[in-house]
Amino acid sequence: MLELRFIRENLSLVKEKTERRGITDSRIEEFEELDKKRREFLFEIENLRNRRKTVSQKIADLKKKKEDAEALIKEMRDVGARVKELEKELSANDEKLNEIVMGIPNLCDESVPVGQDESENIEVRTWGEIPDLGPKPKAHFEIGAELGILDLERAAKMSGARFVLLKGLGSRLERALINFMLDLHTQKHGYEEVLPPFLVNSATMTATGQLPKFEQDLFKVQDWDLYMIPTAEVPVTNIHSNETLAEKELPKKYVAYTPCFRSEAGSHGKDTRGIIRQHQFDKVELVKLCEPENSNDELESLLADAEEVLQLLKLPYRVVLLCSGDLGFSATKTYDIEVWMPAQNKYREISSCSNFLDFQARRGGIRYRPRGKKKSGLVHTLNGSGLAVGRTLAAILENCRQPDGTIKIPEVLAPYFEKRF
RNA sequence: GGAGAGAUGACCGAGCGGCUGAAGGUGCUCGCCUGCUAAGCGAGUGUGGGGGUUAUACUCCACCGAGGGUUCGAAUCCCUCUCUCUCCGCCA
Repeated sequence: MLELRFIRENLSLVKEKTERRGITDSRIEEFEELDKKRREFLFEIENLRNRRKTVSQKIADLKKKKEDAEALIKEMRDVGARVKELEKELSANDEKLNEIVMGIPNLCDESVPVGQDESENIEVRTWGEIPDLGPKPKAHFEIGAELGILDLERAAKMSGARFVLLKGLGSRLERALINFMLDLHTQKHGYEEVLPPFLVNSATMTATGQLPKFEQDLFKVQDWDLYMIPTAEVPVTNIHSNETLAEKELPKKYVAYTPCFRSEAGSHGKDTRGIIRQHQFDKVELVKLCEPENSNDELESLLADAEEVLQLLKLPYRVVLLCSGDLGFSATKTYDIEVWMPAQNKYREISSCSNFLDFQARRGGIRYRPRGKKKSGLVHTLNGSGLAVGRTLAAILENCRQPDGTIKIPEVLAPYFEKRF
């Protein structure tokens, strides 16, 4: 959410930047009208309340002196009624205003290229060698079926499309990847591991921006104010919601493994084969809360932390900078890491690293106290996948397949396959 | 699910319906002092919003878990909800 005052004072900028994202129905004109009305209501209400307060004081004094205060009390009765009326009108007005403000996306960073969709994203760099796997590399779902470690049919039987049953070494590999990623980020990159709830309430979803606009993307628990998390970003960013952190505590760096649940409404027909797009998938997520002046640098180091996972796994990838039209609602700037998928002969997203500035912090009330300053300020929040585990598994199956049909597991994973018992 | 207790500022913790945005303490910031990583003294220290200012200053309103209600007036009384704790039941 942007600050009300900021929107009011920068109407054309907000409008222009929103349009850069390809959003034309931001209802900025309506904002102006509702915001003006809001302040008129406030002015009148506050004046009346001020009068009520002073007169009530007078009534108290009169009563203390045992004098008659009936006339004043009668007058205040009317004032109170009028205030109540106006408050009702104000809150109706606020509701409409809020709906608009909550629907305005974050402003994109000046370094973000203007573009319509992912075709206009900019490649920042590539890493690794694309393996030579012959003319027609096998797809991960073929390989998985062949090895008996990936069973989509039985998952469909239980749950429907877009679910997978991992078996044997498949599930073992998934678990190894999760542990490898968590170990790397905690032990080498200094993140604190957390294991958050997988169901969260609507206030939490609102803070990070999934609600109110994107409810159709979420799975909701019937009759409860609970949603299944689409990413660990949601609970982890909210760990410190409505708290004021000390400056010396920053930056807060968290890493969390969670399953993620997405309805994938609107992506019918996309990635229908395999495990690239699932209703449930595992992800290791990196989340940072930091001081505003550092968030740009923190984004770069977050990206580097995520990239290192692929480097250690020796999987070829590239980094792209998302253009304005492809940028998520709450983000000001996003880098995607895309891993090479041989069967598709292209790079596919495996991580998304974003800076949200104070957009989420304002919604969630995440503050910090700057050293030597009286007023607390909003932190900046960032997050990125480190990495999407299912897609990593798919990438390993496709990239590391040997001519004899076996998979050569990346060396760094060896410790996770040791015999323990 | 049943019975009871509670929810106050960054934290702890007071608070007869009016003089409480809220005592006291801790922490933090600034200053002073002190021959030494401490102690002492003084001052300051919530959030949001409106008006005002180039920006300060200043000023007004709201907020004591959330939402309603009673009242001229609510942190204080009433109702509903949420959460926490204790006991019982159930349960991985």
